[in-house]
Amino acid sequence: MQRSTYNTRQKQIIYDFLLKNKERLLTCEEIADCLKASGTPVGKATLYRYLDSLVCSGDARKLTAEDKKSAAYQLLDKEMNCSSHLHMKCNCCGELYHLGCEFMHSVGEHILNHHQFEIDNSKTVIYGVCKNCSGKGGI
Amino acid sequence: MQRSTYNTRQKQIIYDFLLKNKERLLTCEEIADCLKASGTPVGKATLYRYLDSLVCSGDARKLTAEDKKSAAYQLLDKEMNCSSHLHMKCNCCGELYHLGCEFMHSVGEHILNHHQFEIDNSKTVIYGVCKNCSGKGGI
DNA sequence: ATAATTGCAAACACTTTGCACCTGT
DNA sequence: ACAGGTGCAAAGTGTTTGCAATTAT
Repeated sequence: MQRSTYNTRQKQIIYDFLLKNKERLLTCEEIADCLKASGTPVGKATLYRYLDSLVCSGDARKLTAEDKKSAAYQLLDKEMNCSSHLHMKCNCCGELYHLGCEFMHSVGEHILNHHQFEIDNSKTVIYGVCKNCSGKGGI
Repeated sequence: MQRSTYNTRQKQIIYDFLLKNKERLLTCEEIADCLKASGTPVGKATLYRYLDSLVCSGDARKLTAEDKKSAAYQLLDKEMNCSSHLHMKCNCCGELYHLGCEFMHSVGEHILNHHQFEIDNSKTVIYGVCKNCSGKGGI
């Protein structure tokens, strides 16, 4: 479940919470608040450290939150329904990325409502350059 | 050139610098440092305020920098050539549609900011069924 | 003249870090 | 026993804001 060496109460608490909310993007603040409200508070430092380790091991991803300031974390779901979302393919390394987030679902709705065009997710691939190949560093 | 009321030396300096580097994503730090090095320093507060006003007026965009922490700004190129937007092709009649609306531009930004993927508009085609072929009509 | 703008410094918000104490193995 | 983890509080970093002085109109 975790890649860290020791299995602690705090890690379990955090991981369980992320799993229970795997479809949501959660900021540290939100997680900390919810855990405190649940009677199982975890220190912010621990939270940041463990979340980063999850991102590092590839078990979670780190995106920017709605407020555009803070980071939002989310467990990575290994099993996905690929016909329900678009995909992006890197011109450079060939890696295929799944675009399953909330916002991208609204894109399909926008195109349907405003352009009267019904996207075929299975045939469409967005091409470009991914984080790893653009030299921008990354997760 | 600017939407603000007064035309000041500082705004001119900043705008000129952005224009000279319109293909780059620049952080406030970088801009401030370069301007200082050029002997035309501008205060950070002024920089942030003016950049935000440019973003607000639609003359520039604000993305996340490589360090994933700071904001990076870039002037928006007004000329609407086809490499600046996505296209949709109908599976049925083969018609090609241009997706040049505001919302779709924000999609590119979303994908860049949240998925760290830079879309190649010239290679990407969204497939699906258009209004004429699906008989759905609309706006 | 006067309303907008500037720039410093202080305030903010999110994140990281140092360190003494605690916990899992 | 002891390497790894926790959590507080302090430090860091990028951005915003209050305000007096300055500038454009």
